[in-house]
Amino acid sequence: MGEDESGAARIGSAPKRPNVERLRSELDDYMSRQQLRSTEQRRLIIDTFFESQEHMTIDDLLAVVRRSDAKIGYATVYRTMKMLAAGGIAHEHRFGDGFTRYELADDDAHHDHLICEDCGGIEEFEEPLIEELQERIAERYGFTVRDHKHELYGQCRECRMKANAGNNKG
Amino acid sequence: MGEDESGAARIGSAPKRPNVERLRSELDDYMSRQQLRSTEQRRLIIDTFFESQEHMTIDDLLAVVRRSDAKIGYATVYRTMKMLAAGGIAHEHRFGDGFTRYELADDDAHHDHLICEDCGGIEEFEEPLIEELQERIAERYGFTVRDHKHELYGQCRECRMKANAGNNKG
DNA sequence: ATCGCTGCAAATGGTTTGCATTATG
DNA sequence: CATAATGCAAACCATTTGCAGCGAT
Repeated sequence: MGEDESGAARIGSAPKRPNVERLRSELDDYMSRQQLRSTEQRRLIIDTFFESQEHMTIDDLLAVVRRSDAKIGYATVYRTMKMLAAGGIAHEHRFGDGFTRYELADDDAHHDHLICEDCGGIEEFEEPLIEELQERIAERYGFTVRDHKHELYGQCRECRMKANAGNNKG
Repeated sequence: MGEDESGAARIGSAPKRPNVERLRSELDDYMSRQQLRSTEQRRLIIDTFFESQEHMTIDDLLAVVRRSDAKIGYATVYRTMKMLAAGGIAHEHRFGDGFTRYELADDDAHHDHLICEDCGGIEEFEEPLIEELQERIAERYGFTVRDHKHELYGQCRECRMKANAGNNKG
């Protein structure tokens, strides 16, 4: 699978693009159901989030958003992202660097993460067989899985190559 | 759902007890190598940790430790556990409830975790096949795995039974 | 006698919250 | 208009750190 690297030296190609339109309408439903208001700030933050590459931190989002509206506050971004998480539109991740990161909730194509400890890059992977084994283990324990977290921490291809190049030229 | 499982060896078996003696001597080595001093407080904290059931928080440890020495401070427990982690004697876990938990570093028998969101209970599981698949995925991405995290969040058997009992008698 | 360790209190830092103000439905 | 949302600053809270005195080597 996915031998296609396209040479692009960046990490972060998703297995599939989430169904943005579906998520948009789920969000609309959620907001009207909960009587949440659509403000200029929220629209801006949400659009930014939907258009951005995945795994944005609050600071990432705030930086982008402030290019359009310089006086948006931290709290508004925090609250908006919490709202998206509560509505099932975004997933929160804590990858261990102290920041909460957000990604679109792509329920149809669940994926897990490879986190490079050198460059901070995040790649995604899918492995249905693991999910299946996981489910079997849970059953064995009488455990009902509601959510799971599977993360591999280490060194990505580029960082390894960089490290090797450095060693060789020494 | 059934709980009977034929097949597949001992997926659900409880992991073996870490080799405490080996860890003790590794710790001794580490401390003398790093010229770390063996104080009364450290001895108490370390003994408590080695004897305790796994996944203790700082507060858990402090509570126990203070029964023997009421004036031990938070900072000392934090620092001692950091030392154990740095020396490879303990592993730190962040299961999402805001507290760091510690367990003995049992390198021979790696295990992952089932976390009950209702009662906070933590069970352990081993599944070598998952580890293997994981490694294959990493290879596919040119990724070098240094560490990983595999956690299932949900409801444990007891909590499910409790919940069902409650529903039935209503 | 060094120099690491302890305990306290103060600092850190990402996140949350109280409140007066603004703006949506 | 009622009331939800904003922005600021203060509060939170687990964890870390500075420092003066203590104690291990």
